[in-house]
Amino acid sequence: MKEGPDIARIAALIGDPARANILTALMSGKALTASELAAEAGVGLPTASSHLRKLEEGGLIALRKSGRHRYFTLSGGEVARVLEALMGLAAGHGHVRSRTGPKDNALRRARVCYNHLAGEMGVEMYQAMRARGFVTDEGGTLTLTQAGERFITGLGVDLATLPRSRAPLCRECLDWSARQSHLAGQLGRALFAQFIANGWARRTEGSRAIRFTPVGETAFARAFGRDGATVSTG
Amino acid sequence: MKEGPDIARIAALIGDPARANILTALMSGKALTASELAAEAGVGLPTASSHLRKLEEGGLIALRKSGRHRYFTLSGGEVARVLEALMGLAAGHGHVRSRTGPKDNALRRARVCYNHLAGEMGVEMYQAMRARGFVTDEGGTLTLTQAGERFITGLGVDLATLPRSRAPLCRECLDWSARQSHLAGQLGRALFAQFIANGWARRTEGSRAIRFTPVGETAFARAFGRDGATVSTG
DNA sequence: TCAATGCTTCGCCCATGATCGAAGCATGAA
DNA sequence: TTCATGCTTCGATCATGGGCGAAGCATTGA
Repeated sequence: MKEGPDIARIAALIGDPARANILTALMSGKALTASELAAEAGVGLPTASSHLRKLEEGGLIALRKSGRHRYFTLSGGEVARVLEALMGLAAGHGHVRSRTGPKDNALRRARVCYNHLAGEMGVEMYQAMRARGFVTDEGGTLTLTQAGERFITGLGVDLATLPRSRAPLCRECLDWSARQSHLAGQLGRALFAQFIANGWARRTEGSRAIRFTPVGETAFARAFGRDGATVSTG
Repeated sequence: MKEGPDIARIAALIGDPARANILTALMSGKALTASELAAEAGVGLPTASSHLRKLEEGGLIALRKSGRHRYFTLSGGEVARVLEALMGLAAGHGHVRSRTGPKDNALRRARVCYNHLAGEMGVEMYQAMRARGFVTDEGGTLTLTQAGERFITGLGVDLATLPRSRAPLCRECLDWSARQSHLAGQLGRALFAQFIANGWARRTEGSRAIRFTPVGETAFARAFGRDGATVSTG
């Protein structure tokens, strides 16, 4: 009967284990080469090449040539959001995934979601910003308030440097592990970049997990912790 | 490298055309039998039976036996939301789907999304309710305000009859055609049921499309139209 | 020009799984 | 009991497509 868009095409693209691994690796937001993705996916180079062509033709990933390297990224935030949503389904229904190793715990705590902070800490941050009125929801679109502007400026983010594109400044993204929304969009991206720049957090090589430094933990708690709001001046 | 949940398993389930058709048919929110779903999917009964078993084992659909019939439904709203998100990806990236027939237009205008109203009219309704302060976003969870309670009571919805379950009363669901959120959750479901009960709208047989009656169009516009807010008392 | 690197294309093998006809097994009706 | 309906299971077929080795092409560097 075929009503609506052809979801089977897209789902089948994501449905191959090798391709799912490739997409998951690209959720780190980094541009990766074909060889790196082959290693991530656990397949040979010819196989990965074939998969990458299909993913590109399907519009899920984008390609940027640079010399004799070819860098691949997710084609946009919408793809990342669908992948997170799928992870939510897989984590929930999927027979309580084998054994949740220590790596999984790190992922649940803090990880990159395409280009912004996700996991418990991402959710905490978003909720704190909502609770303190830094971000409000105006009839369906998230907006950064003046108080919010002052706040993130205090964290060292320069709003003026953000590209004034049509991409929304703030955006919600549903977290697969916490099952609540965290902050995506340009602001989410800028804040995460700032955490890295400030030395609050570091990416983990070859993983989406984010390790916060002791200094970063403290600073994050002061900025976004439950107590933070009341204690800050105390 | 296998980080996070096993999305390939879920995506592969959705990725078969026959299964995708089955899931799409179940987006109507109605419980359908194996034979009906076989017809929807365009495959034989044994094939459909096999698919249904896989979908159920994968946790995407639920089964309710009744006499010698076996009724299938989506296993929950989360599955519906993932399907809608996939439709968004497929509609956007997918080479501008063949020809958007008249049926597609009807779907874009108004359709069922599992159990609530989606499409342009769904988005209009949600935005009107947000704009008038009937529904607000309190730190990440949608809440029905007192004004909102009065409003929907005026439409004939009896809040007291809604099951007091842990399922959220209000919830956003991203619309694949309009690319904006519409109202899901118990409230979305109740409102849609009320439209049907009031005779404002009718389901289209064998389709997710919703046909509003002339009376319904007028009533809907008065209740949720842009002018409605200012004109209502005029 | 020659070599090295990065990736793609080709050809082949092979496993998975989608499909259906026929038979089997329930449930309900006569 | 006997038949009809609704669905599942079995068995066999067959197409799709994932996988890799080898060869080919492009870019860079010497």
